[in-house]
Amino acid sequence: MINKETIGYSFGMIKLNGNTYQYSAEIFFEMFDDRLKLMIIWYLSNGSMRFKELSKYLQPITNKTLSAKLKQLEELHLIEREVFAEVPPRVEYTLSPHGQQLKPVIDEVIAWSQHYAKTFGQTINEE
Amino acid sequence: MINKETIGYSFGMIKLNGNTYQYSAEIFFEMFDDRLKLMIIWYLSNGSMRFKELSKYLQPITNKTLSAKLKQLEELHLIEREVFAEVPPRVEYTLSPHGQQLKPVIDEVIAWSQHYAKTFGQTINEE
DNA sequence: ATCATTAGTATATTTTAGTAAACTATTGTA
DNA sequence: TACAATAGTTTACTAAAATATACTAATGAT
Repeated sequence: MINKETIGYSFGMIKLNGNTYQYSAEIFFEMFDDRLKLMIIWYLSNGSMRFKELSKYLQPITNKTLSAKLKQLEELHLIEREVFAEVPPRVEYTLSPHGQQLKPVIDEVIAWSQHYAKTFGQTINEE
Repeated sequence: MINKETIGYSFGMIKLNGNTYQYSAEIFFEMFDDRLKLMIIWYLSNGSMRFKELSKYLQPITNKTLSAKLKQLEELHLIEREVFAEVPPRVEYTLSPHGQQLKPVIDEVIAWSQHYAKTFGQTINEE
């Protein structure tokens, strides 16, 4: 029932960072095993952001957690970290080219969420 | 910087199940705050599956965890549960219409994962 | 001289999610 | 009579993830 044709073509088994995957999609599921990393991609899909700015949008989140997530995303080659030699420090996070390629995923997420909200949600504070 | 135009049009604030969201995409991120729920959608996007069958594909997973995830997905109106009056019991899980609408998200996930695997992965066991 | 600011790190604690293992109900089969 | 099979539930435990809180370095402003 589950095979190449049905659940995302896998072109064989894929080895990545010591792990073996049968289906390429499993790579995504392992990377985004928590909501935070995909949310960061979502925020950055709009342009670069600084550490504190991200923190503000992701509240409640601690520095430690955000710092860890950003480090993971950098290791996955999905974001880039640029340090500016200023005081107080300025560090900007931007999507890498591979991170940019997640844009279509994000777009579909937004489209689906709007559809879902339209069905089950209640719009308030219309301006 | 983050506003209606930039991060997924939200048509105001959305209230859903007691929670308030500024951006519709946040609904998705809350729903899929763990990898398992989206993986179940991914498996079911291919057709219905029984409890044990899903369990086999999601190993290592305990009955308790899988049971909880399926219950959550049902409450979110994303899957449907059909019980057959047989012994031993047969219960089939299928995507609901709203679950089906996640297909484009899944498709983009698969496409991106293939791209990512092509860049960073190593294909093994070619047949 | 002290404060404010940013981008974190460090330590200890708490919460949460998931695991392991055993159990239930039902009925057909050996 | 006991076992097998499925779809769970229950209880106790563990490990992972996040939190709270305090701290650091560097420098310009008050």
